[in-house]
Formats: sequence, C-alpha cells, structure tokens
Amino acid sequence: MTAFIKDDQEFCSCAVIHEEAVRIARAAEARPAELAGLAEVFRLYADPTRLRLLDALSTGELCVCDLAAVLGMTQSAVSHQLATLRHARLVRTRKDGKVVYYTLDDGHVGGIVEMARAHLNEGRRGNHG
Amino acid sequence: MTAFIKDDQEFCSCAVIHEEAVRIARAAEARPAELAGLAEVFRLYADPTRLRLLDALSTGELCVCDLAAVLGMTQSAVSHQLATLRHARLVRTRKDGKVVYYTLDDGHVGGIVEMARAHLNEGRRGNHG
DNA sequence: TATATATATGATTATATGCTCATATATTCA
DNA sequence: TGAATATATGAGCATATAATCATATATATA
Repeated sequence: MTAFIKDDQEFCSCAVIHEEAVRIARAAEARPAELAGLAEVFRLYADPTRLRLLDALSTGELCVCDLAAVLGMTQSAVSHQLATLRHARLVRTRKDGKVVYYTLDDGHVGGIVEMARAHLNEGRRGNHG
Repeated sequence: MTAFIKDDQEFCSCAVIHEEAVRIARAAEARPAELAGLAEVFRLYADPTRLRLLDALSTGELCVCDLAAVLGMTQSAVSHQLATLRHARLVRTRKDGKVVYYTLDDGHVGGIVEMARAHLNEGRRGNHG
C-alpha cells in the first residue's frame, strides 16, 4: 500500500506508517461540527480591533462613540466589529434614546483572554526579544 | 464639539458622550503590541484543520502521513498547516530517518481548547438548536 | 414636520489565508 | 550512484475578511 484511501479518494502519496496510532486518533477525534464551532469562537478573538473593544468594555459600559474614541477608529469600523461581537453574543446592548450602550455579555470573555495571555507569556518566553 | 479628534484626525461624527468612561478605558488599555500578539495566538486556533491536527496530536505522537490519514487531507495541506503550528511553537518535531514525528509542544494547547469548549457549551446554550 | 445626531449596514476594495499543484529536499535502500 | 519515499515549500487561485465610503434607520428636538 503506497497511498491512503478514504471515501474512494487518494489523499497521501505515502503509506500509513502507524495504523494503530491512526485508529486511536480517529476514534478520539471530536465531532467535526464541534471543532468548526470552536474555530469560530477563536476567530472572534483573532482580531486586534475586536480584542481592543472587549478590553475597553472590560472597564465598564461604553457607547459606540466612546468606543470609537478609545480605539481611535471611525464609528463605522467600530460599529461593524460590534455587530460581529453582538451576533456572537459576546456583547450585549442597551438603548437609551439615540445612544446604544455596549457591555460584555458574560465572564467567559475575560477568562479566555486571560488564558491566552498566560499562554503568550509562558509559551513564548524570550522568543520575541 | 461634534467630532472626536485624535492626532489631528477626525474619527467620529458624533460627540464623545462619556469622557470619564473613555478616560478609564484608555488608561486600562493593554499595550497594542500585547493585543496584537494575543490576536495572533487566537488566529492559530481559529482554523478547523489546525484544531483537528492539535486534537489528533493530543492522543500522542503522529507522523505527517498519519495526520493526513486521520484528517483525510493531502500531505501537502497537512504539511503547510503543520509548518504554521511549528513556527508558532505549538508543536515539536522529531525526525527518525525519513519520517518526521509531531507532538504537542506543551500543555497550554489542550488548556486553551478546553477553555473554548466550555465557552461554547455555556455561552451558547441552546442558541444553535 | 424638518433637522440634527447616534448608530447600523450594504457595496467596494485591499489584503490575508487555506488548499492545490508542482517541485525541492532529505533519507533509505538496492 | 540511482530509485523510491517522506516531508517541505513556492506559486497560483479562490475565498474570507477588515476598513472605507455612502447611505439608511431611529430618535430627539426645534
């Protein structure tokens, strides 16, 4: 056997070297939908602007114009990113007249960012200096 | 005042409504470089293929061909993504003859994925059903 | 009602990214 | 040395995405 075949398609020009390890990894594999969902969650945090917005909101409630001021970005750019965060339920809104106030939706946000911060500090110690 | 000005540039057509809140958010803001670094970390996890690779490797050491078999993807696609993970130091390699074995670099990887999994389960309970 | 203002959003554009294909590199073995 | 094989990688393509610009929507006020 010189090629791995799955669903009638050739994927790899090389032989499968460790069939047992492959079986184990296959069996342990998470459902594709779950991993896709996870990737989607991470993607939300994978943008500096969105991180800055979440960071700013961690100090308390702010309106769109406040956020534009803090980030030094246009109202439109901020509003687009806020829409992304809103659709993902990472932030909530409260409307008072013309003004829309944003807050973090729950505690998971801060937790995830802290986790990644630790990852950054420990995992890459001295790599960037 | 009808526009927020920073560095001689107009960012927002609306007035800054809450100057104190803005000051506080500004003061608390993380260094831009740190947030950019964080976004970079998250970006690594923001792809289903890379998550699947890390997931597979969480069961133990696997060579490139093994990983191609587990994921049902070409050797080239897998190798490209492994290069990304390698450069980010999320995985390590061990070479034995022609075969390159990959392992997770440290425990942070699993921790971050678990964290996000919890986020997914708790934060979006019933939102997708 | 007409105007001003705070926010949201569609279209466009520039850039980033993931996969494929072809090929290079490294190693083993005859 | 030459052939085979495991892996790495550059180029190209298709798609995704973040910012911009213009404009729509909603609300307050004259």
